[in-house]
Amino acid sequence: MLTSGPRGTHDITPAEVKNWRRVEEAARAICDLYHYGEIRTPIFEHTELFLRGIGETTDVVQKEMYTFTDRGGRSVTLRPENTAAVVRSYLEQKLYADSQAAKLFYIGPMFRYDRPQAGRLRQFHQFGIEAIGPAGPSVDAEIIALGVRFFESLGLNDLNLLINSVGCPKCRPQYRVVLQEFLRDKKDDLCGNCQSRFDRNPMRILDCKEEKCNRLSAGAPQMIDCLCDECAEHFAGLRQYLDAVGISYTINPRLVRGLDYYTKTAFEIQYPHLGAQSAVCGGGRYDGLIEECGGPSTPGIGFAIGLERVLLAMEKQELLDPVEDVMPVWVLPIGQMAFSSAFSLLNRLRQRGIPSDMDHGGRSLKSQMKQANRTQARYVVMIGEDEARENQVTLKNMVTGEQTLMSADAAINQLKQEMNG
RNA sequence: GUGACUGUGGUGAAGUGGUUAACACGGCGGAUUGUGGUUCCGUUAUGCGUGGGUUCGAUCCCCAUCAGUCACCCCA
Repeated sequence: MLTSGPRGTHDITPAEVKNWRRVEEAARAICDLYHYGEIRTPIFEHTELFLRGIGETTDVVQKEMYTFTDRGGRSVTLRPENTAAVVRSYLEQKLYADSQAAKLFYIGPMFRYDRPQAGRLRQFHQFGIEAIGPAGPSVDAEIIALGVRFFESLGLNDLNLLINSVGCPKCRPQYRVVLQEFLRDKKDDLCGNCQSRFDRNPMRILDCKEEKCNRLSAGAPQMIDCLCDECAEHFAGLRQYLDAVGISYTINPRLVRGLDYYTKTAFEIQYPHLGAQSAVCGGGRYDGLIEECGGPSTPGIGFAIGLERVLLAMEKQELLDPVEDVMPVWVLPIGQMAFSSAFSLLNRLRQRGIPSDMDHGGRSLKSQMKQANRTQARYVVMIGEDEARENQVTLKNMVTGEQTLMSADAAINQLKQEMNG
């Protein structure tokens, strides 16, 4: 059957595209305001980039990537996220040469082979930003503020901002040991998943949703209490700057990110009415990533927002716009003889920049009127045989119902004026 | 990747192992000659996700497959 797309993909129809555009325009507007420039990178990259960037042990890399060998025998992967690719581009294009900080944003499709459900697709779309270069906590606050203000600009509320610090290569390994010590004698009682996490990534045990794991890890030492001086200072700075810009947050010591590159600041914005897929924005600092990708040691921070989930949240809050936004002028030929006159009038309207349309199916005047009415046309231009001969038209105002016979030129001018007014 | 539920026209849906698959909305056509939004009339699935099987016969039973939904997992 050719009547369904691959699993987990979705067609965005004209009616939906209107709302997508609104969201994308809001994203671009907020990025202009915060002085972030758009970057467009390829949809596929060398597989190696994601292995190194995201981390070979992460679920995303281990079981969710669309990886294939191209005809040249190279392994390439449809991007599952875009931070690694932006970093690669930053290095390849030497974007650091332009200024001290590369402040970038992107909007586009990402691919993860996952079991689809509401708010989780195999091809989905993210709006994300990255600030590469600056190290201080005020940038963290700026990034978070941009995200929060983005949601506000769409009219969304009820969002929760969670922040945490996941430490750095100086303090995290020590914390790991401390945590493992704490959990060692409880290990056998943890869920199977967490038992395998014990060695691989013990911090995720704190994030487990199993009740028994929660109980067992209840008194566990928190990363946030074991930060080195630098990380602790950074985290304190972040909180201070968030307070300064009036953004409220909750510190969640158990918040962990699933990608290996995160350091220090980690944050998430949740929309609680979305079921299990409630994270609508996730991000953090990645001070080791640029170096991992072969560049000079450079700090960076960013976030990604799932656009499908944003649209879902907007739908929940009835923020989606159902109305037709373009209201074309309709040109109605009456009878076969008038058709070509009508067709050239339509062309003239369009050349003057007036959105307009006509029926090509040879339908009756009545059904053409209905069609015009349905698209909420404010004006209709009728041309019958008599009008065509005299180079005249009947201009009808669909709101008031009044109509006047006038020259084609006069009608075009009036419509042009109406449009500007 | 695991578990569960679901799958009838453009939409919401009713329905039965056996002639023509309710109803509503929408779409299309019409209600005297060149006019919309109300009303009225007509029409609108040779088809019940797809492919097999059971049966004299299946949309309704069985299997597989595909897709969707929910939870897990993961994450945006």
